Amino acid sequence: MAGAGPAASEGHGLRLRRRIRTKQMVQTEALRLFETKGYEQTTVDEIAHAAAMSPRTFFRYFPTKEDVVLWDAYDELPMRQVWDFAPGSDPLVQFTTGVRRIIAEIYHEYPDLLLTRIKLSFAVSEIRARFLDQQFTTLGPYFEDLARAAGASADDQRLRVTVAAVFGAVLVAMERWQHNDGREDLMEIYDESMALLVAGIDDLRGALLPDGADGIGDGTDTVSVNTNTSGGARSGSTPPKRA
Amino acid sequence: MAGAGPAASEGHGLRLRRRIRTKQMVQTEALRLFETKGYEQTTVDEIAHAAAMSPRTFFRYFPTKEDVVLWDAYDELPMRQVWDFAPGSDPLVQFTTGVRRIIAEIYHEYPDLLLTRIKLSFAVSEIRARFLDQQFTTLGPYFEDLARAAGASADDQRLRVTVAAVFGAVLVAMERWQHNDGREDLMEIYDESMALLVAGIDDLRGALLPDGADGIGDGTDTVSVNTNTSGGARSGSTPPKRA
DNA sequence: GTCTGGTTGACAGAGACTGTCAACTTGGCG
DNA sequence: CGCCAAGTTGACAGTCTCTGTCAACCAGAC
Repeated sequence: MAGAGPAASEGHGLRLRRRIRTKQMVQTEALRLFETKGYEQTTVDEIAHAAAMSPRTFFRYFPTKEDVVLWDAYDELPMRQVWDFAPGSDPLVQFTTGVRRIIAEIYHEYPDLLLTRIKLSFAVSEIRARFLDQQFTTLGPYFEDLARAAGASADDQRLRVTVAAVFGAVLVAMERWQHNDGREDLMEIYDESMALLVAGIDDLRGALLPDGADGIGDGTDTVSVNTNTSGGARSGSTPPKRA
Repeated sequence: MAGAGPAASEGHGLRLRRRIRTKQMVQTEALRLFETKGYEQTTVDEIAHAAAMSPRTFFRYFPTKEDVVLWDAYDELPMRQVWDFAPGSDPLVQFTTGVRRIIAEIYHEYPDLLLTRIKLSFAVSEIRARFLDQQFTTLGPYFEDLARAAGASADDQRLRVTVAAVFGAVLVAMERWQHNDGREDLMEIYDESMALLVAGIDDLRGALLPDGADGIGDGTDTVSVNTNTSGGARSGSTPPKRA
């Protein structure tokens, strides 16, 4: 791997620190530029110039322009083990409380930076896509840990579904938080969202469970229809369209 | 807006049909190439050549290379009104059954094409990001419809959280479906996921509700810490890292 | 002082995407 | 039949993100 960047791995510990410092500096400059003239209107060349480095060097610190927004100094620090599962307690519970704790920590540590980044993550489609993907792919390792801790198979569907649902609720909470410029307390929104999640699923119970959900669609058992033909007559009607 | 493409709006109805036909042809060619030599190894020039058009024209049909995977002929047809809320019934219920119905319809119509696209949507990070964003942003209009139908405010948090949770479960179901090459029946996975969602949230009830969730983190009320400084001592320990 | 590994800048280039414009096609109309 | 108007296309040039490469630089170990 050529231009993989300076000490892509852990490194000396001293070099690592220096590297993190540099990344923070670049991020600060970049976010300042983004706020001034907009994300897409700001080129990497400009960021690099503002950070007093060559464009090539910028990419040695951040693999893409989006990463300068997404990157969190927390990721770099060797403290990934936020979910130290206490054996005996339900892993799923441990997990959700762990998620809440780390969010609270970051929020507590630097709320302004977090707000700026989250706002960009929702406003710019390019970043939003990467942001969602980051959340989604992060789930993978969590699932493994969770399953191991729970003594379940690594692809336990119940774990995955539940965690995904909680993350969905977290996203909605973040969206609301950034939407009103962080005026509300993030953790209050968070807790409220979780309560609403429980309540909402309660209400939907009848519709989601097999009993209530059946009788709508067609059988949908072993299907085998042709593929990319446009498919002639549709089964349903064609109600008025919505732009 | 210059090169916005041929008849970006609805158009003649005849032209629209022709346009959809062309897009389907291009998509078929592109997916064939992607399966043969991989997504990133395939250039737009090659796709355009395979589709017998200039690269410039390709972009007049698909704004980005990713869209050729994400695009669904269903989107184009004037049949968006999948959630025809029957007044009287709970809108949330109507919504979830509507979601299930449209997924079943597409699945029933062309399962192979769907599988190919979903597989690419999970395998290629670039597409996965866009895919997730597409699902996420689609939620916006749904929320509005839902809120209007439910007589709630447009940003009703309970609606949003619940729908997001259901979508999270849908994503997990899709992930599992594509993971074993569509050998299982999508709708069975779907229904199972919903049941697991209800069960999982049930189990988490104690942890998610304020009673159980408290006492973990610090207070986290009105916070006001500095922003982009690296922030010295962390509260937690520094357990072994995880790559 | 020198060696060594990490770091940097300059250069060249691929590939996605956009603006522009001349040329072409299609269908209606005199 | 010629002609016009709208829609569609291809060629060209250019921007921007991102990568490979290589010579030069800088730090600490000896």
